[in-house]
Amino acid sequence: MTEQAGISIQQIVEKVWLSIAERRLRPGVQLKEGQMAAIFDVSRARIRQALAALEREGLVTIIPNRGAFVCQPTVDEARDVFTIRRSVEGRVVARIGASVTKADLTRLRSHVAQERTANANDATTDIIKLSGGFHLLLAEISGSDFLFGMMRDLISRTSLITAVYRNTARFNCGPDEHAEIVDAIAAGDLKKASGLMEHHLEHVESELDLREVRDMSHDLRAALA
Amino acid sequence: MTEQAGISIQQIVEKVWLSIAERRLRPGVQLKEGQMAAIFDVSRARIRQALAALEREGLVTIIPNRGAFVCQPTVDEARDVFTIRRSVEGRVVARIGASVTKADLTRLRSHVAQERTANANDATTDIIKLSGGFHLLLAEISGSDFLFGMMRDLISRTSLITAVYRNTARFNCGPDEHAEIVDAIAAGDLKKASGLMEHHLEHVESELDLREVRDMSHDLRAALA
DNA sequence: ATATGAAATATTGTAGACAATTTCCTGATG
DNA sequence: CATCAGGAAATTGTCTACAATATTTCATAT
Repeated sequence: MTEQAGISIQQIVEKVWLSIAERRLRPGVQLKEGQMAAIFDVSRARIRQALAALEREGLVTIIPNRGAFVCQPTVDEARDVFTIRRSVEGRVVARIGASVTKADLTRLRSHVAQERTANANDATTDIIKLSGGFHLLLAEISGSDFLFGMMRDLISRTSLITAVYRNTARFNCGPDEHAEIVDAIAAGDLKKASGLMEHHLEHVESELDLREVRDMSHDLRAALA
Repeated sequence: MTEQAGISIQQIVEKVWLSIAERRLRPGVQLKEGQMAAIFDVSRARIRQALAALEREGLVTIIPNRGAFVCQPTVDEARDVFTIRRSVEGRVVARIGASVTKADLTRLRSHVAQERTANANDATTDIIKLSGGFHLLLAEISGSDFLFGMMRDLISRTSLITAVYRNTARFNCGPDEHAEIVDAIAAGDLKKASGLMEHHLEHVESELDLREVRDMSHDLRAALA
């Protein structure tokens, strides 16, 4: 069969993504094909495809004849990602406002509810998945495959950035701000929804420590001083 | 060796991209692996990687167990692409203004000069490559790998959209407007450069025929009426 | 003792073969 | 005559083996 007892490529990608988001896989670490093939008990061919997918999501860098490494996003790149997210998600909200159904609102409210329970239970893994999933759900509802794909990319990169530059112990992207956005959309107040989204993203960005160099050598010198 | 007499994946991707941009490959056409492997005289494994790359650039859709097909972007998706391009390229110009060198300006002017000669000679292939290349060069100069990758994606999609919805015989993205943008950047006038870029993109979009359905069945009925 | 270089090891890149699925064609039946 | 079932051909998905490249290790010479 197509998936003979082995896990699918998508599942491998998600497992690696989660490991990175949970900081179990540090930036710069090499993801060796043979090693991963042994861990997931599949052939290297499938691992290669999973790594290629992770590369297009901006989570790993593949250097020819060298291998795949977990990305180390720079501060500037982090700021770029948030800048573009503000544009793209603004477009998403604008598109949703035009044609939102009752079923869409139900899905959104249900998602926010899931986020609340995950937060209450301190279920870290669920919190990470769901907080990104909310934004992805909005993109899906917008009905544009292009915007959905773009958001998928941006969410992945944001996860990595968050894993690297987060300084607070608690996870951001809290459900309350999500709930407010849903309410604004439900009320048909596009301008408000757009403003709330922008504010939300600025809030998330502000919780990161984006003050210049986190260079290895710099840290070493600081440690030895 | 790694490339034993065979062409690289990147070269395959570029050839396919060019075929699509030149309308030799129509939307909806299936790109069969065996067929392509025979054409380029490489193994299917390399073709598969090329197709995966084309998928992430938004040029083909891969349906599991079915194959790869040239995408058929909708009118809405086309508008989304241009909307996002305006945001991303605005960010690119902003980043460039901060730290543009004399060498950068030389490269830009050289590129525009190449565009002019290609236009003068009616070298269609070169015109297509160079007109997208200008925007890509700007992204490269901005120094952000993230923005560069995003622009690469957007340019590919724009090429497909142009191939599908262009109604004028002549290619858009003329070198004159590019030259103006370079001049504004050289003068350090960020606001003007940003405005020119926005105007340029609106101009390109306006030259497309984005008036609703280009459905096959619709065309058939119209033809039989 | 350190630096250089060459062999050994490990890892990635590619190709070809096999398995599974889908599609298309043929033929039987209501 | 249309429709649906069955089988053959074609196409995609996956695995294993081999070739090329990079890294490490160890010996040797300065």
